[in-house]
Amino acid sequence: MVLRLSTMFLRTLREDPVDAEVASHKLLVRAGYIRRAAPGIYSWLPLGLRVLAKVEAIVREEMNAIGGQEVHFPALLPREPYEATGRWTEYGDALFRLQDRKGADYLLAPTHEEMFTLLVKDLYNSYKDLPVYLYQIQNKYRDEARPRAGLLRGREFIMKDSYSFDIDDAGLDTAYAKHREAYLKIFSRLGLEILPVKATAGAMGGSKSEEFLHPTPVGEDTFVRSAGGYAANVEAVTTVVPEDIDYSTLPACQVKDTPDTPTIDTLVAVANEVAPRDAGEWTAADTLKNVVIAAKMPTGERRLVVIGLPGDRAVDLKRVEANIAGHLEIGGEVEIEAATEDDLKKNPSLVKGYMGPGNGLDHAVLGTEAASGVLYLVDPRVVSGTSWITGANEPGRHVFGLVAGRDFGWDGTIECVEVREGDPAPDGSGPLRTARGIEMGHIFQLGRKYAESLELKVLDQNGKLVTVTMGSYGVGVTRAVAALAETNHDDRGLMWPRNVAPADVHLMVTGKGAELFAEAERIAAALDAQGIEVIFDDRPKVSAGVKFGDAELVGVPTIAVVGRGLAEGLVEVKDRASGTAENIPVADVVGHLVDAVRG
RNA sequence: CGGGCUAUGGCGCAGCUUGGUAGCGCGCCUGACUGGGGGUCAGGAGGCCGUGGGUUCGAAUCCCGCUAGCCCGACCA
Repeated sequence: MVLRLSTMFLRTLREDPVDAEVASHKLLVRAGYIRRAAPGIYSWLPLGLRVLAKVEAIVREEMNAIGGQEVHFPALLPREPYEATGRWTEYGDALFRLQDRKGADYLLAPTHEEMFTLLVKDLYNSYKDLPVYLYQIQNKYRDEARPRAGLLRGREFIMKDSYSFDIDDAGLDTAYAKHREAYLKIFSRLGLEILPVKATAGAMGGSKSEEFLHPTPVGEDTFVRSAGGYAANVEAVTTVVPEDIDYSTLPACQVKDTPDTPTIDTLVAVANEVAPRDAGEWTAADTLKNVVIAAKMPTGERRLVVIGLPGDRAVDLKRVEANIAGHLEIGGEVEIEAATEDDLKKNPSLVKGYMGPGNGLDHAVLGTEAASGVLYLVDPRVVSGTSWITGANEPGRHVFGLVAGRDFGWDGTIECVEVREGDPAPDGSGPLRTARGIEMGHIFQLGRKYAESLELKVLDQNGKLVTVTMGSYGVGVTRAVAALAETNHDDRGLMWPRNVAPADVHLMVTGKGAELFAEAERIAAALDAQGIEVIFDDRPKVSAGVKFGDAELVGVPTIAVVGRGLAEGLVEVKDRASGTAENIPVADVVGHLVDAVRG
């Protein structure tokens, strides 16, 4: 196939679009791959569409390879299925809702769990039909509060989403493992560095989940990694729990006056005045901070929880939200926010600034069994035998040497503390560092959440109805195009990897002699005959500088120049990425280019 | 949702302070020259100055409202 620039629908821009911040966005617009149609919504031009199709083809091949079967759902869907799973409301403002002429509610699908589940329910009813893996490559719609970075976060985007249906957990594990392998292959073929990181399932429900992150500074997901290979989303990081300490020799705790110490900083300063210790100054790490948060339950109920953590640490509400469900004896989504003044007024036993689990003597304050009756969870670092300075539940007083397990108890532990650079990796592989990444894919074991709410059941070997277990797996296809552009460019333009480049060879003529054009035509035709895809810059009366500039901007991996060298029987062949160039005899140039393209 | 900035030909911008027939660069069209790094010259086409109202003889420019966009944050399978 030969794409002639003299007729191709293409206009390159000399200047960066003013609304673009990241390189992929600037270059894809400048090089004529995409155009903005509305915020977060892009039109695909001929060059862009070719790259997109190649990325899709790779995804499709690998999904087919694990037995996936491609289907295609509408993007415009009726409300009912999403009502049944609760997502019509749960999805909130991010859902594009609309009405038909009769006033019936519709939506533009943000993801298709419901439709896949209903389709399988429609057609299958026996364990013999399972497992089945279905997928589609399709537009998704999410009314993001703030679309940004061009294709990296759009309101319309293309996603490959697949869904596995199994009779039991072992089947789900297999489906999950197969998808994981397929994803690693997809990203490897795309030439994208990928780190699978442990993630929490979040609003999708279910248990096991991994994100496939492409590390890059423009990414919007923060994750942590260790030199030894550990990688995880901050929500999923687990704390290295210290050993219990023998407290038999520790002195009894003592309540002391610590006037005007409502914050950890003021407390540490006063503690060093009123109760200096031999083993060096008190620090924030010696204090036990008790933070009140409010959990908004799916039922609408608002429940207070106190979290105890070392005073030198901060609560990470997202981590709390990701990990609190098990402590509330309730399914569904819980929203976490800081407690308000009102919350505290309703619980007079919680003394702001001077809260503590108890004074170790007469009564406990925090905990479901204690005076306040408020659920008390602690950071895993609070192990039996650790000794703390903490609030004595009266203004201006703190208790010193309060020993965990001896003087106070708790209802459970929770991963709730901000992960910091330098914290140890849970698998002992070294200190954690934070990094940024783009989420390129995500795999979930959904379990039976959707199958239950939509009543997808099949008969098992014993003729009993059992609920099917599901997995859901996504790859951001348009996002992959952006990530590829982000990773493969220099200051002159794009530099596509071979697998996804819009063409194999960018052939250009410089000069005006008819023989130059005639020779270039012959080369283009010969390459075409060999199945090589050629972008042919056959524009007459366009200066060499413009042609070189456009070739480098468009970013096809191999550039061939028919020009002044032809007088000596030579054609210049350049590698876009390395910049290396060599002169090849005209007679050999087609073979040389074919070899370069086919590796 | 909070904060900041912006809105003028396809793209990037000036003009606004001090109201008076809308301008520059790129791109586009015609011709000539040039012909290996966005070249030169000449001549053209193309604009409801985001939108509604107000002030004024007269508004891109001053005043009020609205809308949209971008950036930072919050949010985000």
